Amino acid sequence: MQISAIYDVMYQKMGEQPWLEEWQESPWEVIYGGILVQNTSWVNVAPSLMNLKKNFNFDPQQILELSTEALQKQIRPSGFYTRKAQTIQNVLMWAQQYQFSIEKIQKLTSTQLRSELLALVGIGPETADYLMMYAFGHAGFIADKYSQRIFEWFGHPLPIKYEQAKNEVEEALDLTDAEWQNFHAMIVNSGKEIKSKEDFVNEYINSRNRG
DNA sequence: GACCAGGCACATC
DNA sequence: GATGTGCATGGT
Repeated sequence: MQISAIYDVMYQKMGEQPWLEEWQESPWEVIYGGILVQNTSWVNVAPSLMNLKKNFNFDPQQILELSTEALQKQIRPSGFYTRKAQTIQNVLMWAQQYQFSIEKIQKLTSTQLRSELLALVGIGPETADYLMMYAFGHAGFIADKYSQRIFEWFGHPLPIKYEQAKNEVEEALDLTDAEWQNFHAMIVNSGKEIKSKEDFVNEYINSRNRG
């Protein structure tokens, strides 16, 4: 199946996803969440975000002023907390160069922003793309594990290499920022319910035959 | 109690 | 460039 058809089929089935609303109060929550969720379930991310909201209201200045040990304690439920604390500090030190102004960061070009994010230790391609799209308004395709899996089930396996997979999808689709955001949301939300190829066949093949 | 969850950096060959 | 390993918690 062509990439554009995959998008159409998913959109027809799922439509607009309730995803962004919960984040809109603060881009900083998106940033912390994107780091904390690396190789980790959202169930384990939520309590850490609660800590950062309750104690600091996600304020980057206050969080950057924490000692490494204090920050680790806040995010302990999410696992890999020594690395993730360091990564959060790296990102906040970078953002400090822009006076913690999301608006200033948004004004960077996509290529400049992406290259600055990837230069930070702890930020790889997936996290960089996630932060760009949901915190900084530079949308695109996120070639995460869920997307690799569902594209394969649709009979269109993506390249193993992250950048190649991302480029292939972005060249095949001409979407608005909101549509790219919703595409990723559909992929992730479907991935939560569809965990095997059997589930996929039931959801996308059998249900269409039934309907 | 094994196995997994929206990665990433680093060492080694 | 490819492959292997450590990082760590909490849910199933």
